[in-house]
Formats: sequence, C-alpha cells, structure tokens
Amino acid sequence: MSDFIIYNTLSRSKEIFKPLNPGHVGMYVCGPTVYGEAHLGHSRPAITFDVLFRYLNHLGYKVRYIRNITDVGHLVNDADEGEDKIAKKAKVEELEPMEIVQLYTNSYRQNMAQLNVLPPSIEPSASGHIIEQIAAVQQLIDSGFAYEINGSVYFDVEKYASVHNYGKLSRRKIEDLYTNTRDLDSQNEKKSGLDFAVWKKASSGHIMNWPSPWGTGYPGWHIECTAMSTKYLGETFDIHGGGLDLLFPHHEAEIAQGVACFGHDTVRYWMHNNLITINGQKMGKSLGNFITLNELFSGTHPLLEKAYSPITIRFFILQAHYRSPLDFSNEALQAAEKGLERLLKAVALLDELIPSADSSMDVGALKEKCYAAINDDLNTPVLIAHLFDGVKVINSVNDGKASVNAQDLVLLKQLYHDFTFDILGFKSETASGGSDQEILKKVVDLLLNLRVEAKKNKEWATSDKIRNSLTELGFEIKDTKEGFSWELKK
RNA sequence: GGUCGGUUGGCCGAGUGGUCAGGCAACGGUCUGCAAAACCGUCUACGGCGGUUCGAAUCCGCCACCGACCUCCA
Repeated sequence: MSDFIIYNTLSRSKEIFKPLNPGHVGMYVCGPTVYGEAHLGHSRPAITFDVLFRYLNHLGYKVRYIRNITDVGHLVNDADEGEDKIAKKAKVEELEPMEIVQLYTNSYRQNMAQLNVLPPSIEPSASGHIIEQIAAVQQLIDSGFAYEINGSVYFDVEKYASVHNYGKLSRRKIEDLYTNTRDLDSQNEKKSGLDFAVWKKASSGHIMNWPSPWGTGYPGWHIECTAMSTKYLGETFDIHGGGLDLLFPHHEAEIAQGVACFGHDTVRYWMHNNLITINGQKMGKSLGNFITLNELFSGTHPLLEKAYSPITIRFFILQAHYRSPLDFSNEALQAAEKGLERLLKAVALLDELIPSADSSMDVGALKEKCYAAINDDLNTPVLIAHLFDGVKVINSVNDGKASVNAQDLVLLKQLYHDFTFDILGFKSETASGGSDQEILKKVVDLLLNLRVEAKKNKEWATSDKIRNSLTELGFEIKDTKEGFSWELKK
C-alpha cells in the first residue's frame, strides 16, 4: 500500500506522514467559540479532521484527538472594544456567561453528532484551563519574550523575530506587517503594533475574569491552544489542524508562543481546510450571510430551497477536496443528496447480491485505487469517484449484466463498509425501528398487495391510483419481478 | 496597498505534459401495462493572449477577473 501523504502548510508541500511515536498519533484541532449556534462553516474542519481521525484509526494508530472549546477571551471588534464575546452575549440575554457557554456547547455537540462526527478524545475548554494558561504566560515572561504593562501581558514580536522566524507559517515578512498593521486604540500600551496579548487586564464591566500574578484579567487570544495542546499532547506532537482563516495570526502566534516556551517547534504537520463560500463570498458573522446547521437541517433560511440532511451536508463537503474552496448552492446540495442516495442504495444492495461462479470485476484493483486516493492527502472526491465506479458494477450485477463470485463479494462488502461507513462516516438516514414503523410497513404492504391483484386483473386505474397516492405521500414504489419494493423518502 | 490562492463542460467538482475523473441535470435507448429504479449510449470542457514542446487544461510570461488573509471569524 502507498504511504499516507499529508500536505503540510508549513513546508507548502506534501509529506509522507510518519508519527513521532510509532503507532501513536497526537492531533489538535481548533474548535468552536461557543457564543452562537454552529453554522455551515463549522462543519468543514469538523468533518475534514473527523475523516483524518477515522482514517488514522483505520490504519491502526492509537490516536489522541484534542478539539478545544473556546469559551473565554476572544475580543469583539471595534464596536465593543476590549469586551469579551461571551460576556457581551451574556448581557444581551441576561444570562450567566457560563449558561451561554453550556447552551452552545450542547448545541455544537448535538450538531456534530448529527453530522456523524465522532467525539474527540478530549474536548478541553479554555475556562477549565486558566491555571495552565497563566503558567504558559509566566513561562513566556521568564523566557524574555513577553512583558507586562498595566496588568496586561504582551508577546514581544520584535524581540522574537530577532532570534526566530516570525511569519514562517503564513509566509509573511515582518517588515510588511509593520507597514500594514492598523493602529487600534487598545494597542497604545504595546511596545509595537505587532505584539499580541497573552493576558489581558479586565476592564470594569468585564464579567469573565480570573485572578492572576498580574491582577484580574483573562487569557489572550492564542494562548489557550498552546497551553492545552502541550498539556495533553506534549511539547512536540504530530498534527495541528484548523481553518485557513486561522493561519494568521492565530497559528503564527501559536508557533511563536511554543518556540518561546520550549525553544523548539511544537507541531510537526500543520493542516488547514479551505473555507465555504456562499455565492462566491465568504461566510462571516459580520457579513450576516451564514447559515446555521440547524437551519440547514430544517430548511428554515431564505437561501434554502429545502431542508438538507446532515449526511447530505457531509457528502457535499467530502465531494470537494478539503484544501479547495467550496461554494454553497441549492443545486449543488441537491446533486449531493441524489449522489449520496445512489451510493448508499448500492451499498445496501451488496447484501442482496447473488454470487456467481466467475467474477467480471477486479475488487483488488478498486481497493488499491481507493487507498491511493485517501492516502494522497485525504483526496475524498477521488475516493468517492472510485466508489461510484464500483456502484455501477454492483448495480449491473443486480441486473444480471455483470457477475461477482463469492470471494470477491466478501471483499467488496468489506471495502464498502470500511470506506463508506468507517472512514468517510456516511450512514443511512432512513427511519427505522419502533412499533409505528412496523405497523406502517404492514399497511403499505397491504395496499401494494391490493395493487398487485389489481394489476393481475388489468385494472390499471386502481393500480395507478394506489401507486400515485402513495407517491404523493412521499413513498417511492418500484415494481420488481417478485412483486414490488418501496421506501419512504424523507 | 502587501501576501497568498483560484478561474475546468448546463451545475458541482477531480486532475498537472499524450490515455475515462466522478456526481447532478438533459437527451436517446433497454426494461415496464405505464412508471420508478437500474443499465447502455450521447453531451468531450479547461479565463484571454503569447511562448516552450512532436504534443499543454497541465510548464513559462503577460493580461483580465474572482477570492482569502493582513481585524473577531471554521
């Protein structure tokens, strides 16, 4: 089998993945800031790195996957200078900040479960790691790369850049940054406009704050990831993932903080997923064009023609490569919905195929192609294309136009089970179980048996009325040699 | 303004020097009482201009357009 290759943003090239400790992988992915409902944009990194997590598990690695919950410290923009996002929302709704945090954390987890995103190994929250963050800030001060002014602590970018390469991840030159940095009021006390806060003094109206050696305040924007990733994964770990929008300044700052603390890089492979656009424009809270996952699942948003199931969203996202931009449209979502249905139907059909003596398909070659695709920097669109090639064969076997022997059928089932469900994380969403369902099945079977009788007697009007009425109610009726088959469409 | 990325058929979206991407839609056929589903077939594109090459969507140059980051954002 080919090597597993990952595109490392740091080197801007594809590299063979070799974990630091054989058999084990440590990965850290930037999670959500829980001050609002999860939206379409949140689904892409979650799903991308879920597939990575699943695939590494499939390869037999023991993976520790950390995805944080940011519940403190991110500043809002100019409108509310220096105010904590969570605290701001709390005032508006007159709730305790931690109530907001809990509400949206629960909501996020529920949405992730709907998308069939596996829970990470550890989901640490920033508010639960204040002590570690204070320790990290102290370490930065001790190393000489951070300084305290008026109860706030800032990272000294200029000093860092004189010894290390600041900007190596985002490929920014420090001189360019100087000329392009805006002067914000709050930056007055900083030595340089490039410096960023690692600890911020709490203003009078700031609800979320903690005591520290520098007075009452809250952690800076980037320190939580440094503190929590190294706490759980060590000073050096394998993979750090996140959205492309976090490349600068967030991940650049993380690198600087890590190097300043430990004297060496902490991350071996940096991975960044591209963003989802809507009509060619990025989604953003400030642009007001973002669609929440709950709106997507229920179809309640002016931009949506209908509801789209969570697994349809998952399929839509994985049909594009994670490093390519992906544009949202109803047409594309509906195409994804039908494609997914076609794939899942064929996989279900595998259990009904009757093996023959000979085989007209090469399962081994298909398997090799599938692994080659996923091994090439998680090329899920090519992987899915290969799976569709197999779908054609599966359907042909069912039609008696191709054949598969018993041995190949076993291999084929294993292949589709591994890739469709275990690695890509798709699943069938048709309703199942429950006594209501059983009754429903009996009633529909009864009606369709009546229809079979009508057909026998060539009473086409009756037969069509039964089928058309059921179709109107959302059933799909198919006549087969044995009689009929049906399913209830969503 | 700086830095980086993109422009592929009706739509989405792979692909990096010659050979089928794939899905959706459309059209024709097989099957069917008629359908549906499935299968077979058709639709063969690569922003513009120039260059390199026997050969370029793929490499190089220029131009146009779009986007991202530089400011909280997945």
